[in-house]
Amino acid sequence: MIKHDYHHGNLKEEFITIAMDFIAKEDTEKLTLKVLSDATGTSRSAIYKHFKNKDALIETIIEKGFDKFDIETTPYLKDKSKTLIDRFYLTGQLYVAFARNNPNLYRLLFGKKYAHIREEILSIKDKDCSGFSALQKTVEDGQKQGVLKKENSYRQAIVIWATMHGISSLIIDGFMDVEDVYEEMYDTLFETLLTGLVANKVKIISTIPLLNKILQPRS
Amino acid sequence: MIKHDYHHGNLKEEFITIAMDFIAKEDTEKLTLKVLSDATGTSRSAIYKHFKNKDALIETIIEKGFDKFDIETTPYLKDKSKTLIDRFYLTGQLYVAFARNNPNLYRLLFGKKYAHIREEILSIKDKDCSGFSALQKTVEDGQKQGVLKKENSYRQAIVIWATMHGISSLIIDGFMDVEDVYEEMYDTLFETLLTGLVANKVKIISTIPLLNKILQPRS
DNA sequence: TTTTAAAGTAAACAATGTTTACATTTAAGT
DNA sequence: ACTTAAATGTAAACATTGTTTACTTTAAAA
Repeated sequence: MIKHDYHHGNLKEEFITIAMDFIAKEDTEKLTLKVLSDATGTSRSAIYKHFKNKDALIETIIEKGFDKFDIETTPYLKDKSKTLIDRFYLTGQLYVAFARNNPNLYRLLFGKKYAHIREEILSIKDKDCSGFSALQKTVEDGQKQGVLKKENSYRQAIVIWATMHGISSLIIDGFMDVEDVYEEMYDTLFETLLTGLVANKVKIISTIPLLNKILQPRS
Repeated sequence: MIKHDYHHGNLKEEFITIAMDFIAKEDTEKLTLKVLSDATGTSRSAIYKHFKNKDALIETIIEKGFDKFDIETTPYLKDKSKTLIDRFYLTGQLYVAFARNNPNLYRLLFGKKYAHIREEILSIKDKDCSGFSALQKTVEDGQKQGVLKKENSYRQAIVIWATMHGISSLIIDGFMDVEDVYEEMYDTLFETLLTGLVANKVKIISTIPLLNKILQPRS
């Protein structure tokens, strides 16, 4: 808490920063306005000069959170230097890693509680769910290349998302103790998922040793 | 609200019933002690004569919730009159149906917020997560029958659970509008999952038309 | 320099979970 | 039947939380 004069200078930004730092460590439920006023050395009601109410601050956090999510999870998705399979594998890893490294933020972004705020944000930002359009396009690419089964690409993308969301949620919500066996868990999950998605009689091209070993063409 | 004398008679049971009915309709967050006192026609503090605090009531709700969950989702799992594949297919359907029909309860049981209470309950009740042991055993049966790939059964069971948990969460937390296309969505999901789990060169036996059509032996 | 808007404070509210002291009823012991 | 103790209910008060209102201070524009 930096000493400051009556006028703080950039209090709004500081509220946001403190809130995001807090959520990086503790659950969003514990983020009270008192935490923010104490941390900034301001009064309980100072925040109302910068945000309409607490939900408006949360909305900003969710916006920033989706930016962070997009930046951290999508770099491989359109990376033409990687094979399609590798792109899926690496993106899935980044997805689950984001959830594990930012469990409270992940819950805030993908949970039910602030679904109404999320929908507002995403309807402006992306029309669809954040990053989902890119995933679906990659699935369609995979179909064109003959790597993936030619089925409804929306549903295939949903299957991929549901799988990654499911494992992420189980881990961060306390259903698994995977500290030491996470790599094996993820590989089993990905192998199962991909086996169900790829077209038959296709040679899988991947730089991931595991996948080359596993995914043989089925003639 | 039934008129009653000073002593209610079965107030504790009524608190539980009202709470479960409430959660069947509205989110657990909105369940306040005022709701309960108003609905029973008692004072704000009457509940403390029957529960240590609000969390103790929630704990009871979670216990009853897991009972309901087990009853509604596991009947096919050990049903020897069905093929193994059909048992997985139907159990998955019941799982997602439970989540869709009881979204608030599902979130209460499988969310992070009351994970500490859940863990207490499940450590006494089942040692593992509710129903998960039965799932894993069925997976092991499948391996013995040669229907499923012979791999780590714990991880295979987790993959199945994660898939069903993932699609359930996406639906009830507002990421999909699947009212009219749910059946197709589930079938795509299950087909993908099962294809990744079954052993090669095995003829799938199922009474589900879809699965017979889809899952051909891969020689 | 004066005025105005922005940015902060203090005090009060209602809602919530909770505790304490008290009241009433039931049930048990004699 | 009478007394007593336990169970069960009430009322009032508290701290915490989000929020609003009236007021104050500062910065910036006229």
